[in-house]
Amino acid sequence: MMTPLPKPPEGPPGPVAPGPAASRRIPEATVIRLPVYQRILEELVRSGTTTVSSELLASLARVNAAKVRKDLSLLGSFGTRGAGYDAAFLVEQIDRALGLDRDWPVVIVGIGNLGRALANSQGFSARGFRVVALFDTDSHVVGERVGALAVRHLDELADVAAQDRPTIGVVATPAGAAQDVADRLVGVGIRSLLNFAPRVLTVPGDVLLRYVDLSIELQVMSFYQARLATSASAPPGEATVEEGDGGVTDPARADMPMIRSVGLTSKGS
Amino acid sequence: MMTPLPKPPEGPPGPVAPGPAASRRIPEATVIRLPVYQRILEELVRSGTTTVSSELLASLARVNAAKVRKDLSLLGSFGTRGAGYDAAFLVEQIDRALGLDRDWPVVIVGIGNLGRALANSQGFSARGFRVVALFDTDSHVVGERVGALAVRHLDELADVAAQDRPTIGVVATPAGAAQDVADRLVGVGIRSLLNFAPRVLTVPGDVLLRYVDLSIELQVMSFYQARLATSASAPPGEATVEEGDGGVTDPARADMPMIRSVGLTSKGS
DNA sequence: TCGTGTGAACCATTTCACAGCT
DNA sequence: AGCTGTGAAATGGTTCACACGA
Repeated sequence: MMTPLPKPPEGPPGPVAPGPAASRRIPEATVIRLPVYQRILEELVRSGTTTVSSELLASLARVNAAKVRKDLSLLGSFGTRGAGYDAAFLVEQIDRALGLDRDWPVVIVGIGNLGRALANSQGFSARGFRVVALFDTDSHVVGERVGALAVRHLDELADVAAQDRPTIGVVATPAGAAQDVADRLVGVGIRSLLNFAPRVLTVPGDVLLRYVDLSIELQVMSFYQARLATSASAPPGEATVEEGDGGVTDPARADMPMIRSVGLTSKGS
Repeated sequence: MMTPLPKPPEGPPGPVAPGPAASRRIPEATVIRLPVYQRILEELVRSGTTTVSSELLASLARVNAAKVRKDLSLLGSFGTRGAGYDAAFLVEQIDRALGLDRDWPVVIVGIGNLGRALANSQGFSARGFRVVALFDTDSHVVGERVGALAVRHLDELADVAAQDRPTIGVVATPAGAAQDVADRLVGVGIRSLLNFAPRVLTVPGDVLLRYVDLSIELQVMSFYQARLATSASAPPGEATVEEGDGGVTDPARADMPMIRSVGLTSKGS
């Protein structure tokens, strides 16, 4: 794996032209995979790779190579036939497609362990996202420094909203506080909420709401593990594993279904 | 919402019979939604609800009611025509389907903020899962108590493996340590890994590997937010919103596509 | 009458297979 | 010769619509 790669092709136009991209309709399934490709590409770039083939990217992402090509071709024709894709350029293009070439000020409410983890996480402070404020209501926490920011009291939310115009609010509070926090965030004009609290929230119809459940993957894992355990002793019917052709040639064969996680978006009350 | 409901129907057989369930083939998409229903049902049960209709459950999960019925019917015929489903009973059945009626000992490696959050999280210590050990290599952290457990040094992994036979290993370390930790976990016989570290891992073919990326949802949110922002000023072509029929009657209409997150399962090297 | 359970129609996504560029 | 980009076929998932049972 990670073979020496050929020459990096000369990319399209100049820098990030405001141009033609961001146009085609990108299917949901693709949108979900783009961040996955992103992460892999970033790692490849960091490790010095300049050119990637759909085959390599696919095997690292554990998907079919044709899928990778189709996904990427939705963003434009960025590959070089016969050679592959320029990794760094691809990262840039995916950034654009995901809207990560803009600035999304984020506030995080609930600075417990999870809130801190999020505040310090790569993904939350990297390209596109900028954590502008951390809030809590616990007086033991308010005032504390986390990374470069001091935790503020949630009552200051309105000030921050007026100042920094955050577009995304992250709810990382205990379940009991989540709805109230969501109401406050919506109250100051934030129209995108990412909820980590284990609670179903109600928001106005024009608010984009997404949930992240840290244990869903664990539960999905339990499901497949249970199937394996069961089918191990009882062959009748064969449960999960598909008709493996035995050949290890194609790394993208369907071993165990590939699972997304989490979910339910919301818009209504 | 949440109207007074009729009488709870008398459930099937006795207690959790080893019986007939766990048989039908459950599609991946359904497996992902089951934990979502679970959480909602648990909340409903806690708030005193005894019976739920597919309609109510669907609107809380923001999916189509037919989908809920189809999903649930895959587990068996648990509903009562004309009445709905017994909420508590459903929770039990979904538990069974997900394999949460068994015991899955879990170890968490990397007791930073994320590891602590996971160790303390509902989902990780509730039904099915049992965190049996926390590991780190930082001498400042080793020995510290987190919840009911003391953090142990990763070198003690083999002892714990022999003693508690953990089936799931959670990697919550920094990216740089992730591969080594994964190797160690696999080395002591753990065949299911849940990786929170931002790093693509390589494991033997018979190991079930799943990734959770806390920022994927954020990125997906960025995508839709960007589309909204763009299409707000430029009507040509209309970007994301489907042909809304205007009627607010059906709560499950497709406003903004519903997104899962995260991803890529793995099995190979 | 109401709400489940489910065949059948519909729609989205995946995969194949190959033409076309480098 | 190699690898992308993409129609077309195959698959899988969703939604409809209605028969059936409580």
